[in-house]
Amino acid sequence: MSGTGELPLARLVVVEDDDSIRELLAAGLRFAHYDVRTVANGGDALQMLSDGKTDLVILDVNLPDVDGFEVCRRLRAAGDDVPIVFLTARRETDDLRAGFAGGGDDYLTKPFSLDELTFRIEAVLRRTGTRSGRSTSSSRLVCGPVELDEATHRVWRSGHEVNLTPTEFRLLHYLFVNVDRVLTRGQILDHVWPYDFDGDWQIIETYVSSLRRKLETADHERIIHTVRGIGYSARRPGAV
Amino acid sequence: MSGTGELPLARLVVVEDDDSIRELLAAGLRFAHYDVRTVANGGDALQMLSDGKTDLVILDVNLPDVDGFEVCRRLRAAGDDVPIVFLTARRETDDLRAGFAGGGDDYLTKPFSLDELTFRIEAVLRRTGTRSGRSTSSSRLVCGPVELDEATHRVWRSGHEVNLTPTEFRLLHYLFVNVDRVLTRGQILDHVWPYDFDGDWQIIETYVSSLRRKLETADHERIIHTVRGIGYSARRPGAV
DNA sequence: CCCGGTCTTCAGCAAATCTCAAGGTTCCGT
DNA sequence: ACGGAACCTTGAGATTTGCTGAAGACCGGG
Repeated sequence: MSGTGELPLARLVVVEDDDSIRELLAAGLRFAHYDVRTVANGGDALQMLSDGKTDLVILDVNLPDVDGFEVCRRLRAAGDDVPIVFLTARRETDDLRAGFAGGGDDYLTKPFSLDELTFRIEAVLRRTGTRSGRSTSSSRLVCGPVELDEATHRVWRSGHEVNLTPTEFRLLHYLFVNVDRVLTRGQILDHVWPYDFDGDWQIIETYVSSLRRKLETADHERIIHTVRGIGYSARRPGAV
Repeated sequence: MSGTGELPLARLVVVEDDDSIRELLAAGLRFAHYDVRTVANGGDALQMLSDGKTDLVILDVNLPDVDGFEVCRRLRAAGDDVPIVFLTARRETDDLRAGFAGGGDDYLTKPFSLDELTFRIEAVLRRTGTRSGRSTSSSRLVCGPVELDEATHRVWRSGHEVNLTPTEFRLLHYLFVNVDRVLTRGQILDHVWPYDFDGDWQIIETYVSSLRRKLETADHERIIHTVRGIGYSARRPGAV
């Protein structure tokens, strides 16, 4: 394969001092077809970014030497307006206002899920108009009578708005992004649940059940299909 | 077949301490045209994988020395993002920590069948876009009026969807992959049933019967042919 | 500090599936 | 035509799998 147009991948730099998180992110993002480089501290980050060829930076706030905000400040001071997504622990959210003001484009609080991260990255790339912005299409995902807005996290069924919890939304989003593809429980867990989740994958059934109750209309039109022994799949009704 | 261009085979590494399972997997996967290497413990696995030329790893979670998750962690720490299919016993699902998987990984619980394993492998290779990804073409297998979609596990007869159980699907899939070839009962048992199955081959007749009832149209057009004394074979009607 | 919403686990229930065995049918050589 | 062997079909019991509602844990806001 490999043949389809061969457009250059978006180049990301991951700045994160925790080894396992850093490599987990790198593996997940490479799999999502990004060109990924990693560094473990602020100093190396500034050096790596100095060539101006990076499309987006994933920047941990807590770093051993120069902290994330400081990295951001220096980049901006040097006239580099590369998009930045901050990673932050929950307690540091207050500091984030400052970080945002200082020129960050988005942020995620740890622990987060892969689906959340790739979504933020795509959103920022799209917004900043970076060339490699994947599917430039709208942020609306439609599947039968159900409609999902990625940007606002809102969901409608037959034009009627439905209230989903954050986890329900992430699950539905992952299913919709992969519409008509079968997702195994393992894949769902890896993409939808935070990377430090260590529970049973029975939880997926609970959430599928909850989504069905909220989304499937009375006329028994199935949106989320069970594939026995494998996993689940969102399908457009009527498609062959 | 076999002749088409002679493109390089995908290279797999099987990491499994149980001798019989390891050799069974190796034999089955070689037969399925993969370039297979095997090791029996985590340490050897890391060494073998260090050259970065592996397309996919089949990794048992329970290993005598370094366990599967640890192997994964070390690979990621070394910047190796090779996709992994974890093998795990049913009881170990609690140990399933989503955090160790990158985006490309998947899990399979023992005992499984060869056909199931190759399905996961193909799915992962397809998504990672690995060069050696087999038939990158459609995942549709057609045989007369019957159509089978490998990716979604759906089956149609004359454009009408048919519901198959997991075992029925695996059997039909194996027959279709080897269309026009005669498969012995032994081969069928080895590929379609879990490797620890110790029942008798009568069960194949039961499932063939069930498939015929669901798939063969009223006009007596045979899809699954009996080869007396040998086994079965799926044939395209009209072909000589 | 308490309250409401959310996350996670658990256990009971329902349904689909697996397996086997009994009895019927077809095939083939003699 | 006959007998035996191979094959087909069916259904019942056991098992597995998936679904659902409820209870407890957890978190953030008031």
